[in-house]
Amino acid sequence: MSGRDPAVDQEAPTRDRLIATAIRLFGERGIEATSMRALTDAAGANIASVNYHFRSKEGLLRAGIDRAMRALNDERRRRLDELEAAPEPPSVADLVRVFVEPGLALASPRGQSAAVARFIGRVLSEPSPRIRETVAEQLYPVDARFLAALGRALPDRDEGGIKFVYASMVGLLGVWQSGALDQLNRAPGQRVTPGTTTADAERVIAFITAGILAGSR
Amino acid sequence: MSGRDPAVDQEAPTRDRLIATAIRLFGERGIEATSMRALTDAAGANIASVNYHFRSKEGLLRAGIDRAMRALNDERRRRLDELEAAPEPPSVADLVRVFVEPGLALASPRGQSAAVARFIGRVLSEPSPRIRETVAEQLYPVDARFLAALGRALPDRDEGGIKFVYASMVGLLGVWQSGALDQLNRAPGQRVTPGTTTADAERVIAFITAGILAGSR
DNA sequence: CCCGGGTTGAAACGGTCGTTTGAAATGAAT
DNA sequence: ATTCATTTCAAACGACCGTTTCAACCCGGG
Repeated sequence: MSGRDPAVDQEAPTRDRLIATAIRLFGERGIEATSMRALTDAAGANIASVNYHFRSKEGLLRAGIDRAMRALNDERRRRLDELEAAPEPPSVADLVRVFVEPGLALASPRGQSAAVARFIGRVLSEPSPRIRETVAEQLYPVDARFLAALGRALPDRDEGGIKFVYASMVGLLGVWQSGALDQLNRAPGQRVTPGTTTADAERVIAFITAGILAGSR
Repeated sequence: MSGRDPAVDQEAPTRDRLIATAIRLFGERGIEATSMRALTDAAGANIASVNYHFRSKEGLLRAGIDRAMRALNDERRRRLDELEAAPEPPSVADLVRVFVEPGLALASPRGQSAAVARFIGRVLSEPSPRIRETVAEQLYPVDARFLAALGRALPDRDEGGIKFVYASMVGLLGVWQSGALDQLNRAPGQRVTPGTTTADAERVIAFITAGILAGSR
């Protein structure tokens, strides 16, 4: 358990190296399972640097959640703005694409973005109430806008029905982002499939869109 | 952090109390976040009893996975046997219902079964390779049969397409079982929705069936 | 040159972790 | 009543956890 992570830019400031490493290791191993010593070691930083820059492990986690989700949700909001500026109201398929594509773009095979996607997927399924609170704060502004837009696109559904399909979309995307599904469907000991491809993204969008539309008309 | 769990039958043998409590606490708090002291305390057992009955924490976890998943997968196999005994081949909707209903039956609001469902959902998203291996061993015989049946019901899909929809079904069901979605779609601080109802189960089945069928015909 | 805020470093803090020990309690068979 | 395998118990083990301390370091402004 020593030596720095080669995927982390050693020239970046300590603060940034810590966040990048936290996103990577929390996503790969889980949050509780990642010790500050292993993390700071991989980041090429001293163990005390976490307390100096973030006050605590949870502070670092919050910074990681913020970095990972802010860009994602900004992009979702931006594309939703575009959709809603058009003359005709957005379809369900449009809304799914706008929500899912930025998330799956992260999960594309190469680069650090796959680690970000895994981190987000992991953090979405964390049981700790403190963590769930932080995630909910990041997600809530986007939640509200998509719930409203889905409600307009599906006027025959009540509020519970809208929340159900939205939650299913978020949940299924999170599962794909976490990479948990990559390891299912294999004989014990068999190798793991490669990362999500663009063709997979289209399949995910089609799956979710059809699922949402099920029951209407 | 003391006192026994009132939901655990205090008359049952220590070994069974430990498994029941492990399923409950691992599901609620996560595996790493649950200490053996808190667990044995809630089970009304001595800390050393885990090592005596299961060798280690991981041994107890394996016993919990086995107890939680064996009945579930036996029921799935039994109902799949029924389906395949019929003259005409099972439809996708039939297959989804047979796979999903036993899992969602667990998640019904009252009783210990909700804890079992949460435990299974949690365990499906655990990052640890050791745990994933154990789960895969339990799931593999069912995997193989459902993948084959889905392949026959969807002759226009290649192997990758079949695995994709099967993994999506397993993943989405797991997310619903874990209860992770219950806490989405709310303003920070707002209350959590009650457990899954029978009407929810029908919605989940309809959602997944439509998602799987998307792209065919 | 020296100063002082910002940052890093080695070492240690108290606490909790999973696990182990060895003796006490239990209970059915002899 | 005695044996003996099974099960439970309080106590302790070493290891590792997140966090804290405080001296050393860096470096631009006086």
